[in-house]
Amino acid sequence: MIKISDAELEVMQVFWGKKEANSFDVIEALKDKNWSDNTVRTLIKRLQAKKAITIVKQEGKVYYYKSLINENEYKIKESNNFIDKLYNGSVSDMLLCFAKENKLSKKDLEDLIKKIDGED
Amino acid sequence: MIKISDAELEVMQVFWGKKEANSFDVIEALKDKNWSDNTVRTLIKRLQAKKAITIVKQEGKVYYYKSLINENEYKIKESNNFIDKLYNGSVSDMLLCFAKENKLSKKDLEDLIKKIDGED
DNA sequence: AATCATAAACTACAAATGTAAATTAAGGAG
DNA sequence: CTCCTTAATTTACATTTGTAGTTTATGATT
Repeated sequence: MIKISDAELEVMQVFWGKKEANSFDVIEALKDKNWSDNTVRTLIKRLQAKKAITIVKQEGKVYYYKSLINENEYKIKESNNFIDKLYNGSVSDMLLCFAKENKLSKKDLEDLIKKIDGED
Repeated sequence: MIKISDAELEVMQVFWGKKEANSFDVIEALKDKNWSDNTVRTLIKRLQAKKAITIVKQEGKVYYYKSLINENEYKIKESNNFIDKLYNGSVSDMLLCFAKENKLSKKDLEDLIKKIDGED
């Protein structure tokens, strides 16, 4: 599976938020990170090399890219890896840990159940 | 905060599981990883350099170490970082994502609520 | 057509990481 | 006391990552 670094992930999040984007769009979207334009361009290039994004069109000398990775699929996979690493693969263990530290209440879970019901 | 790499984390998990351990204990505990002994020793050394573990005693030329990092605190912090990165800081968003992909059911959440009640 | 602005590409470079070999030092065997 | 074993320490080295400067190529301007 494609390995995406933290900095690259920030760029991916931009592509996940739009159907397509050019370098400048990404630079704009990540302005609050205070990265140099070249830094963003490097990250885009690396994502392209990793085949996480691809060029969809060209306008003058500007390229437009789009994500080749399914956002939810990727996030689920990464989440599972994470939970494997820290909580021995048990979502419940993680949530119990959160609950124990008061990061997650009974009410949060109840609300969530309602939301899930709503989705079905 | 101390930054622990994936490989180092495996070693930390061993220390979190025992009050103290020497290099050989860790090598044994991680046998299934098929790492060379020296690899494990390097990781122990790096964790020591990072002050994630410390020597607690010496027997002959063998050192015993113990974790200096609180397991739950560390895991919560890392989990929060992770959720920030992928789910914009929302535990609920993550759980909804899991639910959407059938990785988490209403029943799981109900069971969890019971467990949390049990803990109070 | 010559020049300029700038997007894209290439190069750079230190720190972190995975992975382990080589070297050193110290306790135990003879 | 000398030598062997082996734990510990040091050194190694390619890859990834964060971060950005330098060079090139190309469309726009005069």
